[in-house]
Amino acid sequence: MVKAQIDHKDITSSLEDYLETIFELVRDRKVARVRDIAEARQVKASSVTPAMRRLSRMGLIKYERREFIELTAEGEKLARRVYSRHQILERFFQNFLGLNSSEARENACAMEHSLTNEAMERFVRLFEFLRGCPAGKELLQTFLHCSEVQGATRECAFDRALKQQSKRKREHSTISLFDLKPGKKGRVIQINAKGSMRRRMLDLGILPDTIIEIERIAPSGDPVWIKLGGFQLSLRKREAESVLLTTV
Amino acid sequence: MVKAQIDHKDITSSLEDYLETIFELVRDRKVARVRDIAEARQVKASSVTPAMRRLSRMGLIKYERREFIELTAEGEKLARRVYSRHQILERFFQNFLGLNSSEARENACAMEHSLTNEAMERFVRLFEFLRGCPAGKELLQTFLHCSEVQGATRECAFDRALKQQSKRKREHSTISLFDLKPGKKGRVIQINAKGSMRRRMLDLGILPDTIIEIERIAPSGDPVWIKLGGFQLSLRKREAESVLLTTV
DNA sequence: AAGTATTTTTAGACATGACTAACAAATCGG
DNA sequence: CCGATTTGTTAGTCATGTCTAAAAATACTT
Repeated sequence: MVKAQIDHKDITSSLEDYLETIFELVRDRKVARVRDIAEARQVKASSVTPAMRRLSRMGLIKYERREFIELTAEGEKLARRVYSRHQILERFFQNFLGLNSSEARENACAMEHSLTNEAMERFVRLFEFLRGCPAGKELLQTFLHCSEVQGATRECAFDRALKQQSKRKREHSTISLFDLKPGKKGRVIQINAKGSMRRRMLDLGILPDTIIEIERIAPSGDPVWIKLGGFQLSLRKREAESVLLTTV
Repeated sequence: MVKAQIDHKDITSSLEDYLETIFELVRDRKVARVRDIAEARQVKASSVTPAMRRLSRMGLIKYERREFIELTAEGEKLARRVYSRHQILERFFQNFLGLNSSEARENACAMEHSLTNEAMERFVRLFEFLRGCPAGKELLQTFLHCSEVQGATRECAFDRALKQQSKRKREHSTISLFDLKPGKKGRVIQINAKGSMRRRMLDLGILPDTIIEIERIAPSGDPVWIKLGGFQLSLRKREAESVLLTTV
């Protein structure tokens, strides 16, 4: 059987990373050497060689032992594709969600390999839409300005705005989880907690839009048993009080 | 040497997937068996057994040969954490970017393992913010309504809105890439192309906010050589015409 | 209770992607 | 031009995560 050329459609994310690294090296320094690739990817040179062989077998790079590495047309196309995804994601995290650049990059790197075409398209549309429309621009400004205090531990304008909001809302239909009657359900609007308490609650699955049902409140008011997505959980009183929801 | 308990901090995303699967199975069917896990994850049962052994060594599940599998407290905590991330991402893709549910899930599955705490926090804040604020709600409505036509191939209200926008803008400072003077730079505002042409351009790295410099236009007007992030590219005339940018 | 079917585990194989250590080739400095 | 340094490759090891095939344990049926 002829050793078939491996289809580059089956490329692994590790190989995509190598490809992207080569792309960046060629752009910045004209040539890509094994050493530089190893350095950039933080692996040993001896790990690079076999990766280059695989990329070469896939027809994505031009690779001869001990020579400079170049992208083929096909390889450059794929590298650009990955790089584009990286760019849009990094910008989304940085410009829209307000992450600092290193954290934006960290998240982007992890996602760039798996973003579907349609998701990519939607991200681009989101940029076009929010950038183009004055209302969008302003809203984004507000969000970023309010969230600009790094970390969720300190009170910032955003928190204050949310509190305002919730005060306004409470007069309508928003109540805290603690005030929900047993057997009733509500949809989470916001979590008025900070720091590790907030994170713990998010990790438990208490997220905006989640439907929560009160199961039972202990006579003393603590703990509070709730049902959430088919599971039971118990919360401290002050945790329950911090969750604002609309009844459904 | 004592066989040290493996630190669950070093868990792989594959093992996180197993954990999440067990979490969902226990929730939906009370018990998790090897068979069901294999079925849910679309792997053979013989791949599950060693994974269970590893999870057990990490103290994340209770696993005795040939018995039902349960999460430990630690395991459930981690499973919930992954599951929360999955939820927020899936909702983001579905409710904010407007992807259909299977595509939303596909993207969420790939990202859930790597989302940093801070990124998670920002996603939650985005939900809280846009859900809470009437202006945000409305803007999101507009975006989704405009984008609701699946795929980027057909003209929809969104495209029309963008065209309107660009017409308005053109009177100010927005011009097409083709009309940019050689040597001048511009920042991409939108890409007025559809279907495969649009995708190709996105894959090339022509994205909103990208800085592009015109290098040279062939006498006939086609092709157009541009510089983008330290790289040269050549575009067809109609491709260049479809890119709208502000001069910088 | 015995035989059959299902479920789970084991054994053995393989690709990926990393590592260390040792070796080979290329480059640089005097 | 020759030795030292840098760079790249090979060989051998290892963990992960999948597979197939076969064996073992459990459950079901008559």
